[in-house]
Amino acid sequence: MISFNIHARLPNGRGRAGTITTPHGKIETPAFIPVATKATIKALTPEMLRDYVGAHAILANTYHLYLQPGTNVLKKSGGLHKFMNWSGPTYTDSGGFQAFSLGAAYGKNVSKLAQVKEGITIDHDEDASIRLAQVDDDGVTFKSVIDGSTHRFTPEISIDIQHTIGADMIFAFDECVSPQESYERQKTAVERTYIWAKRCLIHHNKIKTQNSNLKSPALLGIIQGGRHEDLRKYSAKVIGSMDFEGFGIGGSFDKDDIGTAVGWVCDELPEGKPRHLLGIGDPIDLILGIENGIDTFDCVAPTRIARNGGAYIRTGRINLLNAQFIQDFTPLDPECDCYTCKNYARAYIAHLFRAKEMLAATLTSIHNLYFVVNLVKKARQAIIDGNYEGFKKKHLPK
RNA sequence: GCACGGGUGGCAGAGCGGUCAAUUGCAAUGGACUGUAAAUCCAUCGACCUAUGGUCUACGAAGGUUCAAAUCCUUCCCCGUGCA
Repeated sequence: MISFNIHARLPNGRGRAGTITTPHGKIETPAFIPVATKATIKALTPEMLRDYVGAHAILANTYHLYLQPGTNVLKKSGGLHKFMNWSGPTYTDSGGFQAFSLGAAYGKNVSKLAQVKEGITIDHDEDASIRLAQVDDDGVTFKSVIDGSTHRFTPEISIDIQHTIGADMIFAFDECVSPQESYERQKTAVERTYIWAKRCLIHHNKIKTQNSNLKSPALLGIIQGGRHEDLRKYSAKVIGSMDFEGFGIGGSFDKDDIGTAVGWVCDELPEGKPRHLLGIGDPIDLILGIENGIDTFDCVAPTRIARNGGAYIRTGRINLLNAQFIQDFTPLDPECDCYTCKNYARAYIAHLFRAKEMLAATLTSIHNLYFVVNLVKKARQAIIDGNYEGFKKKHLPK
């Protein structure tokens, strides 16, 4: 069970500031939710996440935790919170995204973000057998990324596993397809996601009835539809009318137009339930999402980019492995007051990266997460203060 | 002093007559990364140019053999090991 209250809105009627209340505390929205796929924010302890980053909540992944350590361990541990020593709110993603990342996107350089100019054609590979995920109308057959063993996910199985993992908010099992797929294929994914959403909801309610004494997670439905306005609106309308406690917006986008697509969806969704934009976290995309009605975001980009030497700065991003930082004794971002920026210089972190020291990933992850978490917090405050345009003018990258 | 072994691009280390401006790894330089297959991946890495091609300089040094040499021969200079 969660509840959601809206405190303030942008003049455009879409953006809002609110609070999600969960059994493990509140999330002040808009909020950026760091990703802990395998029940850990890579390179950080939960204390760092709470005290240095100031994150409200984390998001873990059903597919990965099911494979390792397995639901049995999660169950015996007392659930995700106890297992990973994170006392704040949690989400689990359903595993639906892995149907894409391990399926059509596997072994290719395909992102779910498309540049519209680069012709939208997909090469349906002759040899689909190399994929680690195959989707059909009933579910997804995965090969384990760990040992290659075969596993089957259906909407019901995903919901079962997510109940066992025990996050506060869980997502319906959906199908995410490549932005390069045809309109027809996108449409199939929308229909499949709709049918699966119904199955998820039925199964979720069945479990709730059986375990009425236990606190149950909140189930969030997922909207698909890719870059297509009619599909997005249709998906939002049908999913939005169902008895979910909140919604996730998934699927692929046109990089140049995320805000527009998000707006199509949010206009169709019920006002009083939180909306989560799945897997989006570039600073500029966060701003576009917020003003188009998004309440929460998750994204691996801040931590992954950090581990690979990239640090966000107000004007964009720097690559600490560039030669120019070897003797740069200024903070990562001179305007940032995170733990890393208060205590360490670019030259030191550049040295750590070149020396392949683990602390490089830790310090840079703290900074990048702080950067996006606080960007969104500032947006929230600006919405409340009625000064959003001023915020945007100051913080829009480039 | 004698006998072996060896000196290859920033480093390590392949190549042992033509397909070698030279395998590979590391380092270096730049790029990518959006619900984590990811502390990963990609590109470049002798110089110059009228650049999907061409010219020049290069494999310790200097000569030589050959149509052709990093690759064979001679001398020299270094390094390692063994014997005096």
